[in-house]
Amino acid sequence: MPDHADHGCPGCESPDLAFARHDHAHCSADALSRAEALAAERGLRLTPVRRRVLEILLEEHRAMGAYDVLNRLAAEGFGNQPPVAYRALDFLEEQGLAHRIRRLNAFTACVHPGEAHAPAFLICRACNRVAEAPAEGLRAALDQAGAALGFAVEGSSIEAVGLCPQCAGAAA
Amino acid sequence: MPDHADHGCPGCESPDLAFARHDHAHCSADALSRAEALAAERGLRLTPVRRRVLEILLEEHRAMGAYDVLNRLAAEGFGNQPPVAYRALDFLEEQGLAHRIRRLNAFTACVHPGEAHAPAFLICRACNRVAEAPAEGLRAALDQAGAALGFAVEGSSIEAVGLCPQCAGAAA
DNA sequence: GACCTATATGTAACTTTATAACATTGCAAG
DNA sequence: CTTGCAATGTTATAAAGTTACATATAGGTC
Repeated sequence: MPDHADHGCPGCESPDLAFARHDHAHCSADALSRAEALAAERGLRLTPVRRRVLEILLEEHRAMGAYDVLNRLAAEGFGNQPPVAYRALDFLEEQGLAHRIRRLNAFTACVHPGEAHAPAFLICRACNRVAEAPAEGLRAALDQAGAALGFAVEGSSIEAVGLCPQCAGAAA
Repeated sequence: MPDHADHGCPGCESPDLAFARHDHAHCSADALSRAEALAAERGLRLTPVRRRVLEILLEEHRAMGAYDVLNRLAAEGFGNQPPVAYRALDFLEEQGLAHRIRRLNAFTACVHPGEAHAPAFLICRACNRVAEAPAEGLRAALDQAGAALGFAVEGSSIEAVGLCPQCAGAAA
């Protein structure tokens, strides 16, 4: 397996660059092989539907609705009923291979699966693209805010809406 | 208008105490009068539907789905179609009088309207209650994380799922 | 290899959540 | 009073997500 941190693709190397141009084909291939390794490691089955859904999310490189994914699946001969897509997406999310963007009712492939991380998402309101920002500090702060009330934080969704660099530039 | 910070109701005084027992009738009345003041100040119309929706959210003191609110409205002689509820809820949200909880597809009255705040929500997965936690620091950190990528954060939703003190106690 | 079981997939039907589009009402400024 | 705009009412439909049950298939066991 390639060393994720040392292959020279900015988009893969650093999630911070999700908005920047990068060799995305490389990212996809890499993320996929990482997913396979992860599944093997955990004794999980990365079945055809699941694998294909992950591929689709990686290919599109954007947040996709469950029904968008479903349409792609149906066109390729998989089942065409909602549970087919939701089950695969839920599996991927549980395994940290994909994330759910609640503000968009959509899903996106995780760019660095396996690495423990509490993601924060930056959602551009103009182009709708989504970047995953490093948020360890944010999550820690949230845990702490919860703890102050005696609340035990188990999961979090941290999402920001705004303008990405490209769209902000275009507007100006 | 009563001084919000000095009337002795712990639930009102400190949003941190949302999970704690408190004089809720007082909170409601207070929040409502604050909403009225705010509307007057901004030249907005706190119409019967809007006002009633806010009252309902305050009364129930929990996150409510738009259709839950709609049912209450319909029972009271207001329109019984979804836009009636959504429009009022959207208005309240825009004015900072209510918040949308994306993980629950639900809405909740803001406990301290008018005060600038970037709320974080703590959602108990057992009892489904929601507390609004102070999150200025979180929001600042999110702004900064965005800025590092050239992303201009305009709005945020920060939500945590976990166990509230009561439910954690009951489980143990 | 034949069988059994757990897991995954396929499918139908339905619920819940949300929006679009347009008609109607009513308050408010001139 | 009338004209215009904001708010509400209403119809219809779209989008998102779930329940329940039938079928298939991978992997383990004999």
